[in-house]
Amino acid sequence: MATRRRIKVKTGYHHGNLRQDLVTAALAIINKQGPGALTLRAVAKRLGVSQTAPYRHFVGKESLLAAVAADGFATLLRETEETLAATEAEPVARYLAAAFSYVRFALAYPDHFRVMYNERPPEFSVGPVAESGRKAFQLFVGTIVDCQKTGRAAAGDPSLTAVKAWSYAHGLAALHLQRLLPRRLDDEAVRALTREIARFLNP
Amino acid sequence: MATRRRIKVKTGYHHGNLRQDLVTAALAIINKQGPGALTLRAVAKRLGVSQTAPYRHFVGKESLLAAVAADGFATLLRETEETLAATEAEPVARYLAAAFSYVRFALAYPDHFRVMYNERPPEFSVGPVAESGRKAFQLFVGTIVDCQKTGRAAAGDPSLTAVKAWSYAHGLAALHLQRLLPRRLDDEAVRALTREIARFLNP
DNA sequence: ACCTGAACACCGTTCAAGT
DNA sequence: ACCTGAACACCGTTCAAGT
Repeated sequence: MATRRRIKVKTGYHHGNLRQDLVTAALAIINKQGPGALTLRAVAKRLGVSQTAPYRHFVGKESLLAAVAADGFATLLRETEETLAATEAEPVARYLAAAFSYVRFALAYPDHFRVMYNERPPEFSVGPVAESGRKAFQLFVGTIVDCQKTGRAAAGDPSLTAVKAWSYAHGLAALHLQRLLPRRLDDEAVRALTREIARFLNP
Repeated sequence: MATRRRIKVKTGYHHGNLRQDLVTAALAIINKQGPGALTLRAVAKRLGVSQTAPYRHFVGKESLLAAVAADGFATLLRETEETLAATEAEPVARYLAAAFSYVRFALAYPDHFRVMYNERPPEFSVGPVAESGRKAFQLFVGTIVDCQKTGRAAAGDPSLTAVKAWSYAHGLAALHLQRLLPRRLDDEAVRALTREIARFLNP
């Protein structure tokens, strides 16, 4: 989080911040050569570092992927916060803005999104990896509570409404990313589909 | 599709229907040891067959996974057809029944579902692998058309309504399967959430 | 036709050794 | 502390050879 000032740029070894570079290089490989090409050795080679260097920063390949996922969840949380900070006070607008953030994140960071949600070990869902994701979810629940307070949403468990809206947004993003939706949807179509999420505020 | 009668049960070699056994064994390994343990060699060993035997039936590992996915889509289509055949004529009930079939399939065949949708090469989405899936989608669109004809659904592009409902059902199933939903949901809760899908019939 | 063993290039991971 | 090369067990895939 804190942008640590790098005092020693070169240590006499190869890197000053190998850990973050490994995450970035992993994403670059996934993006350019597909997830199947992601090997620890390829990541190391891309950084001009020996094949065992990554083990100084990660316990193994799965641990590197967990870092990629955590990076994604942190970005999702940050963008949701920024979007909410820039949105007017009207609760329904804030609820929609938070939902838009989720879909926009998925489309803007498809590689992160896939690592976060596709075929990952269960630890991803429970452990600290998705901690930022849970915070973003709570932010979303908060907008629903505000809608209820001002009578813009029906009473009831707000987190249940959040689950419904999240399911819709997640399914839309996931299917779109996998090119499974019948027609190719342009940005406006995705925006229109996302707007449907307002349905869940009222029964 | 046609249940071919097996004339020669044993060929003097090891198997009579190795192809289907390979698909079944792959699913068993994914189920018992996780997707990371799925190797062609492990599949072969489980069937008491040499490590190169699978190449007589599949061009490679990816091809075996494609067969698993195709098997899943075929099951999804079959169960959707059977459900619709067993459902009354009222269009909204049929629309809901088709949506239920999708979620029920995901929960009943989680390993199939993951292979079908998680981190698979793009060919899965476009090629013949998902052909049965597209047919199931068309069945679903048909129930929406029937709702429109009888005034139970608003006019408009029925496949757009289908995309919305599918997104919701898919997101719900995917998040639930990954244990990402806040509370553990029992069957009744999932059923209640799935029922929300009726929302998409009317604007 | 269908199956086999040996071989190749590659991978994740470990470990003793370097600075 | 951080990095390295060599080594181990394993994997996908190829190929010449068996019946």
